Amino acid sequence: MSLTEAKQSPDTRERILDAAEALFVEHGFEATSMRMITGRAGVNLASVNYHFGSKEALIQEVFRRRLTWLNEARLNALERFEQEARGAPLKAHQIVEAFFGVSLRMAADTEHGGHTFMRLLGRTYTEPSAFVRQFLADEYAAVVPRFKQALFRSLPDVPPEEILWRFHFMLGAMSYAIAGTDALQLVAEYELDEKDPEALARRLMPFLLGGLRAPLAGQAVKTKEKNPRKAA
Amino acid sequence: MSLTEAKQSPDTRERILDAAEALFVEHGFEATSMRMITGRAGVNLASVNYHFGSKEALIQEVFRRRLTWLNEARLNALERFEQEARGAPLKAHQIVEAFFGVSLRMAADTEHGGHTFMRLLGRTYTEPSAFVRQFLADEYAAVVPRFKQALFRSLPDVPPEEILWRFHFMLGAMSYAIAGTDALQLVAEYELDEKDPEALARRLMPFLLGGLRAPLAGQAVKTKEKNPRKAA
DNA sequence: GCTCGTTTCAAACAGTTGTTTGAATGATAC
DNA sequence: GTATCATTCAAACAACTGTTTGAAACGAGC
Repeated sequence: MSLTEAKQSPDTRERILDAAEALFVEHGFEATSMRMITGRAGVNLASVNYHFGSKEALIQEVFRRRLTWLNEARLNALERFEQEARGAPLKAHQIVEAFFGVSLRMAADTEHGGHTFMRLLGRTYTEPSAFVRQFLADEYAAVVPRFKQALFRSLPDVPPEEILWRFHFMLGAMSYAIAGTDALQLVAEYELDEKDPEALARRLMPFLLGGLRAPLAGQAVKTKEKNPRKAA
Repeated sequence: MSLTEAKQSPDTRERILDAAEALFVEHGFEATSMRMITGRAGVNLASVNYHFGSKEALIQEVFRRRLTWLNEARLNALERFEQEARGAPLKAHQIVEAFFGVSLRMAADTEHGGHTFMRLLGRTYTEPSAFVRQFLADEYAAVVPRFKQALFRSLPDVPPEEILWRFHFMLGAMSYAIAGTDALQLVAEYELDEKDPEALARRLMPFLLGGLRAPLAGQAVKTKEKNPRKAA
């Protein structure tokens, strides 16, 4: 009955995961070599393969250790709202809060690596590599249908596919806001004095809700001016 | 006076650029090797270094050949609206149309590679590598200030930094919508029968405008319930 | 014919990649 | 002490990376 079970190794596993997480954000998966990771973690090169098996498995574990918790938190928030509602459809802003609010709060945590991880996660939604996509799909399999359902009930007058697309757009706005590097120097002059991570949530949430509740497009018109006669 | 100037080489330059563009979208910069590119293009390995100098220079040229045109189109659209307005501030939807509408129209072009390129561009906004970020900043240097200015004039009651953040959010929603892989299988069941690229613009534009014009957050309140007494 | 500048080609370059190996080290149980 | 386990370590592995080289092939101009 060896009780050496919870602590398999002193902390080299965690040190590897932390180093890998930070380096993945900084350089991406491919550009981050095992030697960079082990060097930063201060462990031997072979220990990654010993503890995780392969680089691919390491990447998955970097996500798994935080994503599981995040998705549980999102589901808990949703269920709390549903209990309060006693069977009535939720308000749209509650659903948005349960999914994106929880995410933004994790992104605001700069102490325990939550911010680093959310930057990584946001970028990963556009990750081309197949195994990462598959892994994400599995991790979200229990979450996405629940939120879909809640949104359909909340907005019965909006076509379901329109709701899903807007959820998609919201996810993009958030991911980009967290992971984006402001490559265009758009808000460059402001984000310096806006290091407060809470500020992002205050700014983003109204935007998301405004987009979600925007009036449906009138099918045609509006962008139909093919030959723009110059008003001179 | 040799007139062999416009057509330096038959078409291997273009073939390399096309192959690189497609492979970068598929696998990313780092994961795409020169041998993959030259293999797909059907040219010799050394021809990339001969025509472009280095892989880094090739990446820049992949962007430059389309981004210059795109940004000119965006500026032209903006200037056309400004001429029509005769000095009056533009409508917000016109500015959004000039920037994002033009982009979405390029993304809708599946014939000449516009779609492929926009997917690549969207992903690149979150690209970590420094030289790509610097390159993007330079390419957009002439465009971003003009659109900033137009938005400030159009929405005089909204604080400038709020406008910029929302422009940032809009850029994220669009980039992700174009580049995103729907890793969460969110709209998976719908996007199959929605291959029509025009549909994306019809769905996205109202979302962007709804977000841009959303009411400002009331500074505090609303998300202030730290201890959620369960309504039982 | 020859020549000149451009482009293509196969081969090799040195360096890095992820992974494996087998011995060394450590700690625990008997 | 010895035996047994998990962990660490330096070294090496083959495969792949971007780049360079020098000769070959090409296409005009004369």
